[in-house]
Amino acid sequence: MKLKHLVHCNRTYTLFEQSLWLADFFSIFLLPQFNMASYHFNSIEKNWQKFWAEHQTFKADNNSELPKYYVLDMFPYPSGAGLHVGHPLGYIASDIVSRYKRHKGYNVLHPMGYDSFGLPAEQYAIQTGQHPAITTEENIKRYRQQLDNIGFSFDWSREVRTTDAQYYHWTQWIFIQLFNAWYNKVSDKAEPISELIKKFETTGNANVNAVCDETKTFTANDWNAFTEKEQQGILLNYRLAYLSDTMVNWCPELGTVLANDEVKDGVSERGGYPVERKLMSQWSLRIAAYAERLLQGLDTLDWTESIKEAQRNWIGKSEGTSLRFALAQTDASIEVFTTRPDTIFGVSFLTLAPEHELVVQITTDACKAAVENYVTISKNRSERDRMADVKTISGEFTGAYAIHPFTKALIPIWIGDYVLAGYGTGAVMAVPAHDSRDYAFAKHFNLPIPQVVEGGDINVESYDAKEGLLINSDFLNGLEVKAAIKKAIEKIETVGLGKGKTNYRLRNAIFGRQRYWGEPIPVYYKEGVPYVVEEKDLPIALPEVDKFLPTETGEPPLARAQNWNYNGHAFETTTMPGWAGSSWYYLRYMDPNNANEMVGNAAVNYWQNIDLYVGGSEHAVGHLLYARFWCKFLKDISTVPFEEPFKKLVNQGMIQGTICTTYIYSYQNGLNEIFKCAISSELHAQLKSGNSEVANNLMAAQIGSSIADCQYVNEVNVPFEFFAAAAFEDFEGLKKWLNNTGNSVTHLIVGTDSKFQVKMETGKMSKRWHNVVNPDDICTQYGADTLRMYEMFLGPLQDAKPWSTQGIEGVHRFLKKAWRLFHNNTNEDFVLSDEAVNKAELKTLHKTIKKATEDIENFSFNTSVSAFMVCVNELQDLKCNKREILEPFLILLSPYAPHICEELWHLCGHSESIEKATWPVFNPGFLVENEFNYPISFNGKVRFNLNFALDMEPAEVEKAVLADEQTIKYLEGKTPKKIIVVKGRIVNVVI
RNA sequence: GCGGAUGUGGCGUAAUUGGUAGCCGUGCCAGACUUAGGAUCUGGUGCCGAAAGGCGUGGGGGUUCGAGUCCCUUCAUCCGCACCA
Repeated sequence: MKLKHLVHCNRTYTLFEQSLWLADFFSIFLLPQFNMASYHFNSIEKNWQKFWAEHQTFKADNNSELPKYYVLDMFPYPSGAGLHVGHPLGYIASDIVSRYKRHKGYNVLHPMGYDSFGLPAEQYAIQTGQHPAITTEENIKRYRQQLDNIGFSFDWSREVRTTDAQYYHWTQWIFIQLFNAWYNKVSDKAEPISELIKKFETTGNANVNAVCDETKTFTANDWNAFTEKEQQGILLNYRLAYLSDTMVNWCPELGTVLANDEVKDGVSERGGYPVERKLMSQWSLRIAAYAERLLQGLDTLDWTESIKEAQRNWIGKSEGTSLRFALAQTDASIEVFTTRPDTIFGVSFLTLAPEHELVVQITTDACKAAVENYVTISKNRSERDRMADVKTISGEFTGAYAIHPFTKALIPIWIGDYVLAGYGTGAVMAVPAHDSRDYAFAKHFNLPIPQVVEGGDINVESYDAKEGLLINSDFLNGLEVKAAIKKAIEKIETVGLGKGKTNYRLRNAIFGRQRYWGEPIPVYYKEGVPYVVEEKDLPIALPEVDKFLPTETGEPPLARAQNWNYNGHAFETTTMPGWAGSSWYYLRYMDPNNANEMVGNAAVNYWQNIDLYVGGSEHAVGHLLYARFWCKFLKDISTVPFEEPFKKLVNQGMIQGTICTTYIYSYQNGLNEIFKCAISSELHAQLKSGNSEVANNLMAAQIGSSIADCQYVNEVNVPFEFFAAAAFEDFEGLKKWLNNTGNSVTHLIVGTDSKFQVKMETGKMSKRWHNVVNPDDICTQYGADTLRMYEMFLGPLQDAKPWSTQGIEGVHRFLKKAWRLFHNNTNEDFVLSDEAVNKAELKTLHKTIKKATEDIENFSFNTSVSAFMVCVNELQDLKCNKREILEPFLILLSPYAPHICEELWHLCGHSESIEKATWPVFNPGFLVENEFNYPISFNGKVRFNLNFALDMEPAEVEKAVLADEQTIKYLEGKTPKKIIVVKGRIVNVVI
């Protein structure tokens, strides 16, 4: 018996939705095939977004019996440019996982918030005088609207913003804990500084094994006799947050110092401004204390190998030994660090960094002038110059000699800026035969190159490999490198010249920024000594200032604040870096409104660490390393119960845009200038089609902005004569000429007759390239469900892919097809059948359940989209509109396309959100086949197919295949050498 | 230089993990219904070839009955790091 249900949609609509309906209503006249039951994604989506918000459908409960699942997206900075289609890619993936896990019975924490301190808002404030808080608020509003448009299942009741005083209260609190802690190497964890003070008071520092800056040994009596100021000065050498004079990356253009990871290729990551080395008094965090734990922890994480490698590389562990070289002329000695103590007999000179403290002391009078000159030059070189210039070998002889610890030979001491002051001891024992840098130095200055390991050709290049037998090396002769290293360390240790040592490249992180728009550091100064404020006085609110610029005396903007002090004592005027607030935000989401603690015990014990973290790989060594560091510290002080914040990390690939560039020339001020200029693909199309009026308008806007934005303009002055000669045709010649001027020009398109030739390439989507695609536009045109599915359909989540709207129609068509499954032929009425299902329908459904489930577990979202398409195609062929099939299908599809599924789910007669429905259970029984169409191959080449029962034994299959006349044809009278039958797979006949 | 990743139709991609290469979608070709199509539906579409057949997963080699998948080698592109002793 056929039973058809007509279910009518019954609800009230807001004015806004009515107006959307109205628009659809008119479209009926314009497009006659439209009718009331068509897929009106705009009104459907708005309606359910409102429903979810009103019903708090995605609110996570801190008191739940259910297992927890914590899905987090990387903290976004709400930029003024808003979201482009690349941003939501990861959010869509994590949203799908969140919705899936809810269907699977998990209590899911899926929050969102804003990392809202940052440079752009402050730069804007400097330019316009508008308070960054206002800019930030506006940007957040826009972001929120855009996010809401896409239908994410965030629990917005837990939103946090780093700029909220209630939030940075706890960022400041963590700083205070860091200030009040030191790292005990014995227990291998951070401990309260009060414990350390007790040790100093009772036994001095001789028995303290701490991670600290070098400090003199003192007894308890010494300590107790020190003044308060002296004591505090010493404690700063131990605190995990400390003030010290350090070499910093100073960026004059930004007016602030930068952390190492904020500097790329010698220029600032943001803005690309030059960075120089400068000695400044700065707050830093002793992250290096955690180097080994940060390294070891990586092995426990489910992250991509490339990110783990990047962190390992950044931490840069190397094992070796320290070794002291006595000086020939004075009592002093030089300590070096080497990973190749086996090559000790191959040392032919020592090299010190120009900044090395002994340089002045040891340089002989004869060499003084040259050395001083060299030191001055290398000091004044910017980081960028130094990096750009690695090939040039430079150095000076100091005139001094060290004594070889074993041969007692005199070894000349040089200085050279290939030796870094900041790594190891700032001094190396040069073994030119087995280190390419020492080799280049020795060749350049004609120094001896004694070989001590067999292998390679020392006349041509150094032999750096760690294999071979030791020669010319006294007690090491005949040993393999590895054994020799071990023996050399033993010997060095027994004679007391040094000891085995591990070095890390990881530097302590500079924590202060000379900026306004950041968290105030909760520190005040009493007689020049820094103290942290009392916890009860937190938060230290960001004060108002008249201007967001440094003071006339060069102090940070906070120094402008009036009457801003702590009981009459001056506050610290630097603010925290951008990564402070984002290093612990994932904890605040667990308990966002807790006024007494950064996170409550019950909350953090329930939610634990993040099960899935989704974000871009650009945070490989910055955010991800700092957050891990803080997590370990918070574990040490028992605030959190885990060592690692992010168990699984997935990096979404960048969605790229098309970049159209052209070179234009302009004749200004008597000079011809060439500009590299990005144009939108729209302008490109207009130029191509010769629509000069539209093109001219666009061009004025785009080229105008490119030229104004000189940062991105490759500006070259070209003499007019060149143009006259080249007549705009000799592009190669012009390119060559430009390259000779030192400008790297990879492509050059200057057209004649005001026609432009344009180079198309894929690259970052950005305002500067005029290629940003706004997700709002896609939502308006196709709907959020289409956007969500299309972004997933584009390819594997991790891959970078260019945005193109080519395939979006197909995805949209799929949703319309799915919609039609629930409607009758004329698409007028919702029709769902309660008829019994058949085998074919069950097979289609369960195939899809299997695939959809596996794919989400494997983060393979693109393949499940195509599985849904296959499913709908098959159900359409089967003319299936049965409840027993379509309802489970809706649940499968709902994480991807939540709005349409919710709409159809309610049309099916449900009153509760589809979100509450249980994930369908896969039954393999429905996929069982009893026959298989075997491909029959000959020597691996498939020729035809034969149908056999699946329970047929291989021997029988073989017999049947050989009996087949097609087989006889392909055998050409020969006897098969061998026949392979793989049950349910393939038959291969070997002739 | 070191490290990581990726190479498959015109395009985005897929392939039960060693078993029929090209699923799904675009694009293209043809057709149906249409006053119309930027709606919908049907068929075709890796390349060469009239067909039989041959060739095909960046290139070259190997293992195997069988290789996109495993091994060696090489090339190309992208992304990190880069004088770290």
